[in-house]
Amino acid sequence: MTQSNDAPAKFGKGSHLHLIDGSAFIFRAYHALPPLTRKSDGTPIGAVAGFCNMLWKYIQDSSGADAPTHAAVIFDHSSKTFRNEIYPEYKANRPELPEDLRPQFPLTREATRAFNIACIEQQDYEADDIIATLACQARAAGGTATIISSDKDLMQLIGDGVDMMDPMKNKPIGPDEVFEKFGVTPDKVVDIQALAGDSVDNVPGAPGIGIKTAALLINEYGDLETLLARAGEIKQPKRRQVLQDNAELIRISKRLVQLDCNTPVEFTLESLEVQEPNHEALLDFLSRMEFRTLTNRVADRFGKEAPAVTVSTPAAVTAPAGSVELPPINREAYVTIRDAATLKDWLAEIATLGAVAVDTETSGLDEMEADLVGVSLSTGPGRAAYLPLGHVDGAADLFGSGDLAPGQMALAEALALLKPMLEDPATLKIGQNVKYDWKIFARHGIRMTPVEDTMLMSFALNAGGGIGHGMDALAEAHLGHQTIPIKELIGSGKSQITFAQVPIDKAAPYAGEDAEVTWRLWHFFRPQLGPNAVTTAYRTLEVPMIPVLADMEMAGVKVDTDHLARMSNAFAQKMAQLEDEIHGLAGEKFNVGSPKQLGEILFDKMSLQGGKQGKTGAYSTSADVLEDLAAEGHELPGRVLDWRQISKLKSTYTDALQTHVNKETGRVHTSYSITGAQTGRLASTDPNLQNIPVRTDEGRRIREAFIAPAGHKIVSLDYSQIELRILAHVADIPALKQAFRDGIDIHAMTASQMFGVPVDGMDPMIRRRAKAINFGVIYGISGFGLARNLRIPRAEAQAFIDTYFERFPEIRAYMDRTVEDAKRDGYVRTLFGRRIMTPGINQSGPAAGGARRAAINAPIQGAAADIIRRAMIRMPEAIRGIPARMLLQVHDELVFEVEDGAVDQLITAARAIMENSPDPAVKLSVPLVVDAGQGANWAAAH
DNA sequence: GCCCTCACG
DNA sequence: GACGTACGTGAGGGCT
Repeated sequence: MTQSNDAPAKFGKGSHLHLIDGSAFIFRAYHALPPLTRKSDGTPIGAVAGFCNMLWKYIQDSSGADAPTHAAVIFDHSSKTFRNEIYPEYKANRPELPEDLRPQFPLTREATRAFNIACIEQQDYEADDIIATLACQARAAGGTATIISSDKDLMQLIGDGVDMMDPMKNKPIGPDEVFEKFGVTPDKVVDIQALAGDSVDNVPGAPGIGIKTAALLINEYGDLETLLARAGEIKQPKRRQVLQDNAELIRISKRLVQLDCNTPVEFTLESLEVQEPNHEALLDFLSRMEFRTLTNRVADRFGKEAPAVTVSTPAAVTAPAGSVELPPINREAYVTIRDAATLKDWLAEIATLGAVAVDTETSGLDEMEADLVGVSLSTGPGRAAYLPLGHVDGAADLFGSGDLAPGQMALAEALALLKPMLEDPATLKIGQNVKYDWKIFARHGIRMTPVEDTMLMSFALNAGGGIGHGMDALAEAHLGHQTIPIKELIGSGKSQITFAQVPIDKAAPYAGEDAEVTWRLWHFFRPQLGPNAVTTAYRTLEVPMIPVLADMEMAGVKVDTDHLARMSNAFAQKMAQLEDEIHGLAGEKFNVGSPKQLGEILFDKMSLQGGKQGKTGAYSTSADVLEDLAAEGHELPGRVLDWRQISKLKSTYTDALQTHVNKETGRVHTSYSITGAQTGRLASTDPNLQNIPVRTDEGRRIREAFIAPAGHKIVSLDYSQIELRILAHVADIPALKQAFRDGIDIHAMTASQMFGVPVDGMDPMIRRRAKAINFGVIYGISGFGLARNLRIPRAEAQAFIDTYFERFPEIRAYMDRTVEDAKRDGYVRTLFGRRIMTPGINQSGPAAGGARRAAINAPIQGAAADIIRRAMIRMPEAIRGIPARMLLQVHDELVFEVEDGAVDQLITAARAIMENSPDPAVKLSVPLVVDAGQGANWAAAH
């Protein structure tokens, strides 16, 4: 048999394979080092630094006679494996990944490739099984394998041709070491582990039996099956009983610890041949990570000049730094991908780079209904491609055939090629508003990870900063670039077409531009996160919301359309009746829904008191005004108020909600905007499910239409007084904090302190006033505003406020401090480090008032938003295994759909997450309290 | 496309 | 003494 020089040497006798346990390296590195961050942008980098050091040390140590001919670093890919099917609790007690570790995973893959060592991971398989499989294959081929790890779970593999090496102690692990640890030979290790269990991986084992006892038993009976078969012979009654009672659990445990030598691996041993690192690529990577010492050390070793490790200086958020050095965008340069070979070329390049900007084009804006029409990719300035998938044939479409245009890859084939890249933990997917694309891909069975989002970067840097976070605005502001308006392709209004009908040659420049602009924005924003100290906020409060919200939105909520339709009908009748009455009282017919006409009727024709308002010169007919008129004894305004309430309920809710029911799912799917509110609150659109009525009885009936399917309940959990609790904490108000700790009625306490009356038997009116002040203070209260709210004289309101600040002087101090901070810095921050810009705070005159109040409110409202975000991010993991889904968020409330039998379990788990949400980032000096309710519908759950 | 009004926290 | 007047949102209907 001959071999060409190009082909790698056959793996066989004399070949020596090193298998490096990459995940163990990462965790060791992470815990061994302080939480380092990259200077230029604040990216957490400690684990990567440790990982690179260990890898470099390993390479230095493993030269010489027993140097490997082949090597690979193996990583865990996902937490769910076949073992979870055998035993759902497997590894279920693992603590959550530290927030600053996960983002380092892709970089460790990149590092491995930079060292030119094969980097292996496979969906649904643990690293240990891949290691076992490769070790078995190496042995079978006549070669040998060394496992670089100290993980006891791998010790079962030691034997002829397979040994282990502890990378930290730099010391071999052989049968003697194994015997020392387990008291048996390596081939019996699984039996020991099956009996003794493992609290780290949550392998149950036999209760009360540890390694010592297990070794005793196995050495006596030979192996596990014999032991179990002859358990009756055991003399100690307790031990005998345990083995007999738990035989099945022990067998399950054995299947959990036994590694699988038959993992279907997608490569050959030959492909793992050791390669000399590409000096330049490695040095480039190390210097980009800003590892000074290691860069110098490696350069020294290679006999090269170390590249400068430069730490870029902070750039102003609005300075178009990225656009200066990059060539202008050329839309005509883009590639159109029409076949698998071209796509594969792009995927290969993307794998090398480890990052790609991705954008999807769809036939509409509703991610739950729109079809995927194309995907664009960009790997850098001037490098973008458009992959058309669902464009229809223009000519054929005239006849409504919907035939696909020629020259497009089959959707299934393209997605099958894209999926591994989109799910590859080592490839960063960069998008603008990634949640949209995430959902489109999710509908095709792809869960895109890891992701970066330029919209969220913009929000982390510049929330409240006056410019939006949409791509067009960002391109304009930061790149000085005008994007093609979508109108130019699809038109607008009646003659608007869908993107599927746009010819491919017109679509490609547009789509490619979106991807390239996204890439450039990423390039622009990324180095600014660190210097502006928003990396943590971006990585812990923004990006992780993407999959959580996407899953909630895709789940949707079940709505009883019959109930809504009946209400609509009843409302229509009632409105008609009220209209008749109103027309009768007015003496003429007019459009009750027109404020203009109503104003003329009230103030001109009927000559009621109430002035003009606003620049438009129109009369105000707001509820306030009408209520005052009604209180004076006029009948018509009261009727109009009734009519308005019903009209609102009908048009905005009972009618509109029905039209939002998805045809396929039969449910209503809202869309949450992560950047919608500058304080960090979410905003819900299409439809807005955050303003479903609740304050009036009539309105609350609309919540009855939000139902759980058969066998399920709606469960609602909401934070009690969260903003006031945050105020008590941040303003450090002892009286308020104590009241919350004691769990007493906070408004009554406030009233008692202000007016010197006891809480017991308090006049409800007094409490109401205190409540209004408590809320008002959060918003930057004024005497005028409170007077209007409570309908009391302005002087009286001002007196209340004065008393309040006298009694709680810390609040005034907090407000002053916050405004000062905002004036000095141009922004304020929440407890969790989210930054909210405060433009206009240094203005003078009335305009400054609004900016001041917004600055005072933002840290409070923002911290509350952060707290519920943290809870939502942790929720999927916390309720895994409970038959429940998180469906809705309403600022301080989370709504779930739960199987009947699991309601209490869900409430316990979700409440714990919500009440402890600030941990460990912030230790609140007041308790958080979460109230829970359940029922067949949302009204009942409240 | 703006304004008014009103639904929510 | 006047200004404007509680924070944050989204949606529907009227009107230009």
